[in-house]
Amino acid sequence: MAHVKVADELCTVSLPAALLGERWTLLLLRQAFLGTRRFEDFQTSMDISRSVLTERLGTLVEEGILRREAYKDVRTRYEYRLTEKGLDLYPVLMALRKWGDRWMSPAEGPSFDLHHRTCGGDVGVHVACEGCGAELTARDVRVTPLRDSPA
Amino acid sequence: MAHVKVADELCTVSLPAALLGERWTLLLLRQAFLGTRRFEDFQTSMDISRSVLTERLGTLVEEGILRREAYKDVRTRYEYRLTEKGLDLYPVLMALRKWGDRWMSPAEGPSFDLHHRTCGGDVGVHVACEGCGAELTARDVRVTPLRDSPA
DNA sequence: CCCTTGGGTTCGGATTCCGAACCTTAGCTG
DNA sequence: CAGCTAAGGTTCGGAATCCGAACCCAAGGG
Repeated sequence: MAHVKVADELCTVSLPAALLGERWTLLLLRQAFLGTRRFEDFQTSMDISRSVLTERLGTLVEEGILRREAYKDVRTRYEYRLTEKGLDLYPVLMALRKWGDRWMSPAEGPSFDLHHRTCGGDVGVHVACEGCGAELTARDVRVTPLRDSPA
Repeated sequence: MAHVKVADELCTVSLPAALLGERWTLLLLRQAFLGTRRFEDFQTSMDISRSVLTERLGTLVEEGILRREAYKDVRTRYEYRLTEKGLDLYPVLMALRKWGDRWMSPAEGPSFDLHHRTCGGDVGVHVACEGCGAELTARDVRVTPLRDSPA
């Protein structure tokens, strides 16, 4: 497995990585998947500074991952909800959780459980071959650069 | 889906999120999975400053995700290799790539392809119920807090 | 014995982050 | 209707990070 050099701008890993690898963003998404929707709730649940929260929510809205929507409670409020694009990040968060469960779990175990709503089964994340169905690790996958690397 | 508040320190998503959601870390891991191993190669392929690279490699080694190893080329060199813990992050990176392919793909498409080494099939990432096998989205999953939230 | 290469460390300046205080709009209270 | 409060931000100044460039050092090679 030789060293493969790939232009950053063209890689479909590095683009999301640049976005999600920004401080707070992953935590913010975790909260969103847990059902947090309002500015104040994000702020208190994550203990993030208000100015940074404003900015992060803004970029996630710009990126189309969250949608800012006004609604009427007792008065007009705003909520940030996951768009389809945002909901589609679920496998990323689940993969992260699986890994965290295995490698960074505190002694008491995870702080919440996830189960299939209808049958109660555990949630699994699998990397598998679409052809033969085999479970895949990094070693089972061949990388083929599609464009010439710029060096 | 009510707002679920969970202590940050206890969550198996937020711990890895804090680590991977640090600038450069995800990109560094991407490079590692592509086969990059040496300090110089990381530096030039990601265009990261040397001081920050030193620090990031250091924390990943501390966390047991990379292992720093001396080896003899024409002289003694060092390489940073993924440990088992590191290799186990593969599903996270694959989930990220799948998402990037769908939502952030540049016009020319991804810059490299991945295929099952033995059968040539595409690589898939799936969140599925371990019980009934159904493919799951965020909406199909019930969240159950295991410890009392501190507020 | 000097040059190059890999793998860092050490600066100063530029960004980003943070906490605290402030602003604005609405409803609610007396 | 004057004043209070809550949500949802903005706007500071200081602290922590990041960056590029320069420097350091050990091991070969010529």
